[in-house]
Amino acid sequence: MAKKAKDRKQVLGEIKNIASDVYKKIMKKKAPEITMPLRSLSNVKYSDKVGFFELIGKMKSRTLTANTIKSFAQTLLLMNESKRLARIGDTESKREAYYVSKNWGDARFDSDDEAFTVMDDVEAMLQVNREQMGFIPEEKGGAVAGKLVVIDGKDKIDCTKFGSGAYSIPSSVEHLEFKTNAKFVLVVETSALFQRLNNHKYWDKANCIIVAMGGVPTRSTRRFIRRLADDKKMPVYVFTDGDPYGYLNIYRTLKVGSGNAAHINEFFCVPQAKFLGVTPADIEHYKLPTHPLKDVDIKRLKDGIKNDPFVKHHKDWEKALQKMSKMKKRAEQQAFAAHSLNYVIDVYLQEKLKNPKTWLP
DNA sequence: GTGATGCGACCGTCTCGAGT
DNA sequence: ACTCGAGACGGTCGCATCAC
Repeated sequence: MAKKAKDRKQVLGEIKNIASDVYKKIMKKKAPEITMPLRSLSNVKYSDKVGFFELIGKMKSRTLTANTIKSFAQTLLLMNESKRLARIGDTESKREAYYVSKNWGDARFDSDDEAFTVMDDVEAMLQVNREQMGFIPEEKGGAVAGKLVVIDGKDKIDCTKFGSGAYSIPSSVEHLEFKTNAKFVLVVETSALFQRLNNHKYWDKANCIIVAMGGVPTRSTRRFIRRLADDKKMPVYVFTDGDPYGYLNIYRTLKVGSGNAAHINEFFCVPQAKFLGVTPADIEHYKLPTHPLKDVDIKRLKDGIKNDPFVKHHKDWEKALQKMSKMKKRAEQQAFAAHSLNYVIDVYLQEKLKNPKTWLP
């Protein structure tokens, strides 16, 4: 848990080592090869003790052949760009890095997707995160409001003082410190619900901190919640839509990480998170208005039961997903508005917080 | 058969421009 | 003046295809 991320000096060193290996191989007329962990659900395992998706060791490699010469060159050039940034102590956005490649002649990236794929590969290869390579996302993370003071260098930011607005999580959160007496962190999927809670100062009544993810949480949002929860020993409760996407993509990713970015799960997941709702049982119990499951939803449920190491580990989740399959229904967070606009604050959250038995792991 | 890669599908939010 | 759709952005995943 306390393991620290590598600093940029170490990143520089590793880039040099890999580059010199490649150079030596070429001088000896041997085919150079760069290896990196394979990132997919098939290459991770889950256990409660560790608390996040761990890599199980499958590797993929990038070799230098006639067919792969371009992506091989791009990999080295991007590492070089990272090295340059580390040396001058600067950062650039992912997209800026893509445009820098336009100076690489024939090796330039043809699309931004292509650039980001290679960037992810380099990141996995070095076992660091993108920010330490000097590449930062253009957009910020989620929104925060409530009983929290964020200490960002000389600035002390009081998250109760944003009125109807909120504190916006920066792209790098490693240097932040926290001061709080709140009892828990409530993480919600949509900005709409966040605004409802914030406008009614729910965090004041419940003595908590609220965070909006806005769909799948960005890395900085995940890291922010993790650091806050670790530092202040706070429980984290998650509130998403009652659908396969909310369970398997949003909650699962926040708590234990993803297959796609398996190499950084250790730092970017929140193992202490608990799932408050909306559970399939809630949909029945609170008589929520529902939508029928689409074919893709059913497929996603089946797939989750079959392939997701996290679901396979937790029978409770397996049962919940099967229950949803049988109900053939899903419900959004906003569905509580059918009872009354503030039902979610006055009834639902109060009842759920008192009944840990209704949560999911 | 296995792994690398490209492509499409999905989600939430935001912005911009075309059309009404 | 307003609505609506497309595309950017940051994420997730599965599937088809191709090379080895």
